[in-house]
Amino acid sequence: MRRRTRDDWTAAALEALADGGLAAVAIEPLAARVGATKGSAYWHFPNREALVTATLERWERDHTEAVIDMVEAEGGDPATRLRRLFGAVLDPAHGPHVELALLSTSDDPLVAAAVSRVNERRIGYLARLLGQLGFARAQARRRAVLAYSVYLGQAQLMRATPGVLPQGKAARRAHLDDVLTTMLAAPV
Amino acid sequence: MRRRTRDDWTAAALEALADGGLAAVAIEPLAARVGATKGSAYWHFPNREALVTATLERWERDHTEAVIDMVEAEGGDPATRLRRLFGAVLDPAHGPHVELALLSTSDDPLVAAAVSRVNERRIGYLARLLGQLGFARAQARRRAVLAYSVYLGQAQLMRATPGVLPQGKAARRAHLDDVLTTMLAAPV
DNA sequence: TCACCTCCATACGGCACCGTATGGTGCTGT
DNA sequence: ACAGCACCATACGGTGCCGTATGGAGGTGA
Repeated sequence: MRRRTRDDWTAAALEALADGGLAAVAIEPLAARVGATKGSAYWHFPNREALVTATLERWERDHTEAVIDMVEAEGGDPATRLRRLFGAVLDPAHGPHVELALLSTSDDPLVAAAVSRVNERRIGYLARLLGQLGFARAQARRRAVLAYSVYLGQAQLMRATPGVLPQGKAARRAHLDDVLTTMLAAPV
Repeated sequence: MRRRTRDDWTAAALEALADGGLAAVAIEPLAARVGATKGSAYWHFPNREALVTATLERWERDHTEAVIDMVEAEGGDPATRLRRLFGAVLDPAHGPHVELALLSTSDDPLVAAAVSRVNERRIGYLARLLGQLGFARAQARRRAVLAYSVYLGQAQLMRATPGVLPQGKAARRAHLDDVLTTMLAAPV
């Protein structure tokens, strides 16, 4: 790979973001990572902020719309989709969670905006699924927030203290079952 | 305040940690914050790492044991305690959540260790409460992980996108009711 | 083949933070 | 009142990252 493209840089930035936080999206370390020098980076991007912005846009595309599209594409009734969704995103193989690195750095205005858009999008999608399952409008919204909170919290635990989460295949399945039946429990 | 004590520094560090992440726990900015110079900091602590360690220890004391003690002290049956616990920690006034700043930086070994201890402690306490409510051992543990995930996720949302959470007093109460009945729903 | 444009390496100045060295100030005991 | 110590300010060198300037290498069209 003699020459780098813009996407090469955002790809490397996403990796760095996942396991080093926003601070790790730094031109000079990234340059070393991709086997180039700053000269290349400052050719494709005017400054660090532009690289961060482009990386966040890429994350929004790849990690939100892609997942929703996948769940929708395979069809099935809403309950099946919900199970597939949670089965996918709660899976340890779901990879290093970029959102964790971001939600923490949400004091940064660029990050805050991107995170807000993604959160709204996901919760809205969950609320829609729950509405199709018979929950009233306000109730569906509450459960969507709750379900999304479960996802976020679980993601944090997966990274920080994986030991507290169920380990074996059977245990994970029992856990997923419990999560779903809990989230779908009838209201008061 | 002419002279500073060790606790003055960890207090300032906790504040900085809450709204700037671990990176904000930096000697020189903190010195400006407390109205002193680096000289003072490096007298009380051999280096930055020692300050970070002391700050994390203080956080473990103040933000874990204190909350559990408060919940236990006021008595009541397990269900009441659980409600009081969630009512407290899900309250927006619960303050800037240090854990969010930490869970993100959990690649740092010091932080990872502290966070793991706190997570285990809290989940263990939740599992105990749930056990007293009649859940079988494994089931109680699953629900404890789930409940703690809800807390973590909710805390993230509160910071990142407060708009998605219920706003009014009544709405917040309805949300809390729903969270509790959901978490306590009978298993399959 | 030669001019040109794209992409990049190298070298530089600047800033923020770390950690050290050293001297100074005010309290404390005697 | 003076010695000694606890506490702190000041000044310095070192490091990692940002952003700029500039020249050079390799492909492309006439």
